[in-house]
Parts: sequence; structure tokens; C-alpha cells
Amino acid sequence: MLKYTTGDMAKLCGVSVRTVQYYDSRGILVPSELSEGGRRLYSEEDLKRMKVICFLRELDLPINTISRLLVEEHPENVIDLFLEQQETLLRKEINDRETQLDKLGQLRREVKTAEHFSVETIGDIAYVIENKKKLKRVHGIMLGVGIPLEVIEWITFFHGLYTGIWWPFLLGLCVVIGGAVWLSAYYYRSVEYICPRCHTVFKPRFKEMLFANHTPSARKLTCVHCGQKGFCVETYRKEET
Amino acid sequence: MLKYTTGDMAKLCGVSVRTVQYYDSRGILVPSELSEGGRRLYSEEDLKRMKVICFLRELDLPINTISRLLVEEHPENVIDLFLEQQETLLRKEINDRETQLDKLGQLRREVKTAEHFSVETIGDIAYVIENKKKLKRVHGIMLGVGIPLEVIEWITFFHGLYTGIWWPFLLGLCVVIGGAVWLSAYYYRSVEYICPRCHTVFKPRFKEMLFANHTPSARKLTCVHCGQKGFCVETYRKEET
DNA sequence: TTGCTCCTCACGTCACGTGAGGTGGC
DNA sequence: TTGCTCCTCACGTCACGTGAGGTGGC
Repeated sequence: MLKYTTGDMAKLCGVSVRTVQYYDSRGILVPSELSEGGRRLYSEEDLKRMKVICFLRELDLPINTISRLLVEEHPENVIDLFLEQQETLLRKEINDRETQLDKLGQLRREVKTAEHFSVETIGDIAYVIENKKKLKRVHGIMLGVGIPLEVIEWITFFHGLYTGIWWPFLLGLCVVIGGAVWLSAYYYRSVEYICPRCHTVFKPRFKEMLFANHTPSARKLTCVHCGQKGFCVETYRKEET
Repeated sequence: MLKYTTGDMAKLCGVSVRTVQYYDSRGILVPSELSEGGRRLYSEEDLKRMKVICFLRELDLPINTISRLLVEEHPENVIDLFLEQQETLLRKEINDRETQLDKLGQLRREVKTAEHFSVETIGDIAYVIENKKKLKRVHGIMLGVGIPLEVIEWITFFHGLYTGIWWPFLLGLCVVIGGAVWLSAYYYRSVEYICPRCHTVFKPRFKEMLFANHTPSARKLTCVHCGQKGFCVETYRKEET
């Protein structure tokens, strides 16, 4: 009967000698024979078992799980459960890494466009990224309320133009002005800005914010802390508790 | 000046007290002050640094990398390199897990349809999965050669039917028969079967294989080892070296 | 004074990798 | 006889988790 040494097993299964020894110490694959000199000798059966172990390890099943499976009298009763759990775990890990990749990509883009880069800048970017979802909701509400107001204005305007009846337009104008005031106040309440120089998170005065030069994500403001004027990144403002 | 305790830091950053202590021991965030009783006291600056560390840890950057980044005089020179490496790593990890999910799914399906399930069955399935790609290539060649032969047969047949000229059909027939013989021999050379009872990988006699009842992935054969007749799974046969 | 928080060891996790120092087997 | 393989400790990895036993601070 042909016998395999530790090294044979390792080569045939594509793992290290240490791994074969480790599986022995863990009791998951004990050699069926020992030589007089104390060397491990594996049978054909052992090799098959080893291949099963290696295959399951390639699926990242923990050794304990594999061990339980091999000990089971009726492995068909538990294997699917184990595999299902592993599937769930793998899906979660992929999901986590995709979230990380997303954040990492955002960070890389922001780092490239940062003006005065320092470690603190990373903190600012992190702050913006973490609050991005909520900020998007704020922008969504701005559009969701703003566009209908705009539509009301135009419809009543053209209605007046064609029919000569102007009271709907005037009524609409009141609604639009009221809505615009509410929107501005809501917006002012919901956002804050980060100074790119001193990294302070601050809220500018309402008037300055309203008329300030701005891009979709930043606004040229005077920092209340360092007094410097520059493009400050907009971020969501957490509710006080 | 407001000072934060270890517990404050932990709560504000969403980590455990142990983690805050660990970052101190690793020298990555040493508290700017100690109380008389030896308690760690963190400043506002420390908190900002901690938030940066936690954010980078959420991207799974190793502590050593974060440490190097924080020590750097010009972090803007190295951060993108670190982030790029991490991106590559994350992509690789996602890829690995997707391969694992694929194999795991195949295993689950096979386990569900297995007749006499035992641990050895997993080995059989693993063997089939690992050789699936090569087996697919064999099936591809079968189709890639078989279909043209079929086409030749039909075209020359109809050509004969309409024109009364039959020599192209007879010539084609010779090609087709020759091709079919070669294909069968190639197929026979390229595959083996696994007995579901004794788990032996064997090659049946050519004649039995050719006429055996079969599904796309299995064939009803007599095992040369245990003599039992049953549906044996087809697999690619490695070249002898 | 009494909980609560924080302190420092120090071991455990998980599946091996990596020596060190010694020996079996062709 | 000489390489090569294999043997057994035993520490290292990575970022903390989890006690144990003791103390600071409101």
C-alpha cells in the first residue's frame, strides 16, 4: 500500500508542509500511520479527506466548521446550513468592501482637489462623506419643493397672459414667496460649512450665505473662527440633542 | 479647556474603550495630558486626530499605514499611493469572495441532488468543480467541430436533392464520418467519470460510453472498481505527465 | 460612601508562517 | 556519507476582546 509523506500531501494539495502538520495538531486530519522514526504516513483515504478539507478551506469555511462536518454521522443534514451561513457571510463581506471602495473613491477625489492639504483635511472630508446621504436628502427636498413652486409661477403667469385674469398669478406669487422663505430657512437650518484653513465647522450669517458665490458643494464664505474668506465645503448639520 | 476621557473618546468615535487605549499603546494617538491619577485626558485636537484615524480604519487601512501617514510631513505626497494600494487590495478581496461564492453555489446545488451523500461526495463535487472550465472547453470543441460537420451534411444533401449531383454529398459524408470518429476519440480521451458509490475516478470502455444513457453532466456506466451501475458524473481528465 | 469609570497586565483570537535546533531516510 | 526532508517547540501575525484585580473621581 502506497503511503504519502507530509511533503507529498502538501504538494498534491497545494498547501504548505506546515499546514498538513497543523491539520494533524487540530485533529482534523490525523495520519493513519506513523513510521518508526515518528514520521507521518498518509494513506489514499487520508489524501481524499485532505482534498475535501482543502476544498472547503478554499471557500473560507473555518476549521471548526469543517471539523464538525467531518465528525457528523449524517453530514447531509448540516452541510447546507453551514454553506448557507458561509454564503451570507461572504455576501456581507463583499458588501462591506464595496461600501469601503465607495468611500475610498470619494476620499481620493476630494484629496486631489484639496487646496491646503494636511491631516486635518482628511477629517473634513470624512465629515462631509459621512453626512453626504443626509445632505442629499436636503438637496432633494430643495428641488422637490422648489420645482413645483416654479411651475406654479409659470402656469399662473401664462394663464394671466392669455386670459387677462391675473388673480391666480398674484395668489400663486404669495404661495411662491412664502415657500421660498420657508425653503431658505430650512436650508439655512440644515447645513453648515467647513473652513478649509482652520477646519472649523461653522454656520455663516444668513445674509452672507444667501448671496455668496457658490458651486454645487462649496460656498465662498468668511470663517467665523479665523476670519479668512474662502470656498467652504457644505455639509449636513446634525440636530442638537 | 474641555478635556475628554477615554470613555468620551470611545463614545464620540463609535469604538470601544479598549481601542482608544490600544491606539495609545501603538503610539498612534497619545493623549495630550494625563491626570494625577494616571487617567488619559484628550484635547479637542486629539479628538480630531482620532476621528481621522477611525475614518481611515473604516476603510480597513492597517494601523501601520495610518501611522506613517500621520507622521509624514507632507501627507499629500503619500496618501494617494496608500489609498490606491488599499483600493487594489479591496478589489482583489471582492474578487476572491465572488469566486468563492460561485464555487459555494455550485457545491450547494450538487449537494442537493446527490444520491448517496457522504463526505467523499464533497471530494467528488470538488473534483468536478475544479475541472469544470477545462470540461467546458472540451464541450465547446465538441460543438465547434460537430455543428460544422452537421451543416456540411445537410447542405450537400439538399444540393444533391435539387441538382441531382450527389458526389459532393458522398465526399462530405466521408469528411463527416472521419470527423465524427476523431471527435469521439477526442471526447473519450478527454473525460473520465466518478462513481457515486465508491468515488473512484475511472474511464469506461469506449463502446459502453458511446451508447450509454446520459444527461448533460452524467452518464449511466458500470464502475470498473465496484462493478455497480449508476449515473456517473463526467469530469475532465488531466493529461498524464 | 457607593457605583461607575478607568487603569494595567496578560491571555485569547485564527490559520498558519517562520525560524531554531535536531534527526530520519534514501 | 551527504543532502534533503521531516520532526517538535515556540514565537509572531493583526487589531483588538475579554477577563482579573485594583483604583480614581463624582
